[in-house]
Amino acid sequence: MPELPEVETVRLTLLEGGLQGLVITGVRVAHPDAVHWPDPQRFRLELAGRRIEGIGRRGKFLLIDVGKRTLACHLRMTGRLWLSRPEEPELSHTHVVFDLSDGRELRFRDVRRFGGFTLLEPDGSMAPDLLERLGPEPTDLTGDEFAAGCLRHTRSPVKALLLDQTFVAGLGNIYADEALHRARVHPARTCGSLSKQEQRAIRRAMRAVLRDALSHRGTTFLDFRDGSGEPGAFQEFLDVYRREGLPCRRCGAPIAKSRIAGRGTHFCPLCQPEGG
DNA sequence: CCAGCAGCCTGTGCGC
DNA sequence: TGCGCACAGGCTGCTG
Repeated sequence: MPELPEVETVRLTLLEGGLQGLVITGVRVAHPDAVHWPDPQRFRLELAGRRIEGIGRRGKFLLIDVGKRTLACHLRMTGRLWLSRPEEPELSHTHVVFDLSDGRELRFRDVRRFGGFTLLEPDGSMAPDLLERLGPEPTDLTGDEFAAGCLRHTRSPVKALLLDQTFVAGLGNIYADEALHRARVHPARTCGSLSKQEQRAIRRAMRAVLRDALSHRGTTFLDFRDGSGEPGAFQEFLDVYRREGLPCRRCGAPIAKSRIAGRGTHFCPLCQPEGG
């Protein structure tokens, strides 16, 4: 489940791998589901011959600048995008391969086929759907914006707010749970019940856990790999996610798991009391 | 408008 | 040992 730190790690490792400046000499689409826009035929024609000018990120979207256009990629649950030598055997579920001018390939694989590519139109007509609805990056989220989000979703659990990409862009299930544990706020607390201090604590915890995760090149349980095919290491440092029954690193109480905001949710019943 | 949930998809791991 | 099913979750779209 690539979230902001994982997508940023992919971005950085693609840059380190020298993707910038290469020309896309060919595009092979093995599974049309992975190309969300336009149709695969036009997708190939529009991208062939284009030079990769830069690689950016917005929320969980990877944004590959190919000149007049931007190729947006979302990894969703199991997507991988990495630089590969052509002689390396093709993994199953490899849906799109970009041939590059230095002889290498940029490969996209996605077991669950949730992820894929959108080629943004030069007039920006595709961007409103994808990018303009996104909330601020977690580092840019202000206290006022946090308060406004709480006001708009007073009856929702705070976990749902952190997962709402129009509120803040980049958190997923892992880092929502981790941020709330660091902030000592129960994930089922309603947004309307949060004090100013709690809002501030969540905002700080969110930034801190994302920074720490990025410094360990993301979290890998099964699927995540960076732009050079390597796993991350932050799974060793998680406090609550996937630690049901294990002792809380802060107080020793067993970590609990329940279903909140429709998601498997991990928390410490002692550090994060339901009553607040 | 807001809140909650089905559905998309496939591999994994559990119970029987 | 093998089968069936629940589960994992980002996001869209539907419903109440």
